[in-house]
Amino acid sequence: MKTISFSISELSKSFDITPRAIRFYEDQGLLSPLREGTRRVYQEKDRVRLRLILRGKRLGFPLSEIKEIFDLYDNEMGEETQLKVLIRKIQERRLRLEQQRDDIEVVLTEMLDVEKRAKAALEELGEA
Amino acid sequence: MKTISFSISELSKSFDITPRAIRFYEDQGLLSPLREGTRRVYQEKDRVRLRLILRGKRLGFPLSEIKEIFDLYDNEMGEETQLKVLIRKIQERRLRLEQQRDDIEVVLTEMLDVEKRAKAALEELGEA
DNA sequence: CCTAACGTTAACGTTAACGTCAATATGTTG
DNA sequence: CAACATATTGACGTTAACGTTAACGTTAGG
Repeated sequence: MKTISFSISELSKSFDITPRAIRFYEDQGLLSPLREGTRRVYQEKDRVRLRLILRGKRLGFPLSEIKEIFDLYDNEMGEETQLKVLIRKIQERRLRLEQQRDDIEVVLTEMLDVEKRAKAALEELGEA
Repeated sequence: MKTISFSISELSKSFDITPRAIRFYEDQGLLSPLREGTRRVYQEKDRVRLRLILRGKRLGFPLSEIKEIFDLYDNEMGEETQLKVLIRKIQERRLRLEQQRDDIEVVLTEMLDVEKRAKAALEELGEA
């Protein structure tokens, strides 16, 4: 079974972030790559993780919350309380995301309107 | 014409933020309330602004960008370069918002799935 | 008039998410 | 082998968005 692996700089380039950022995510417990001696070696699953981290960030989640989510996923969810916690947290986040989605719709609509008017104004200048 | 006005604490309570935050937004040039002597007096249009600020924040925009947008709106858009700048900035932001919207859809779908499985697992525990 | 409650500015403190730099190790290429 | 690229771990610096505290003014009620 061939396992493709990457150096930190390869990974950083392919996601267009700095190595420093990647090491920082590791410090915060969001990544745990293998080591070859002292060097970090990343595999596909690390890429997946990183992709999730960046998506979380784009959505405005602090790293601490992204970690919480990872921890919940990782916790072979078995016990009842664990499950209830998971469900509650998911619902919290879902509400926030739905709020964001609504915000986006409002703003996109407004922007479309402004854009139209701006283009129209530009047209007028062209004719005048 | 009756003009309703609010104190800083009234405003802060109705938006569930601190007075400090409101003053900070003013420092950053996002609000400019009237004054009665030294006291800040807010009106409906300030409420509208504040609502926009908070929405921008929820979408992850830094205050500096929110100010940029306000400045563009305020700039009686007339000149050609101004208009072009406005259109370009709007398009940039639109792309980011559309990216966010897609992110949200992905995450919401994933979350729905995890939530289902968690609830199912919880059910099983109840029966067993 | 005295006290609360609310307001003001100024200034320093805090947290998150890295950036930047130094000192050092390892690997590889001409 | 020397030089250069790439890696490592600290450690300190930076920015955004407020929090917190200090020191002080102003207004309403008893």
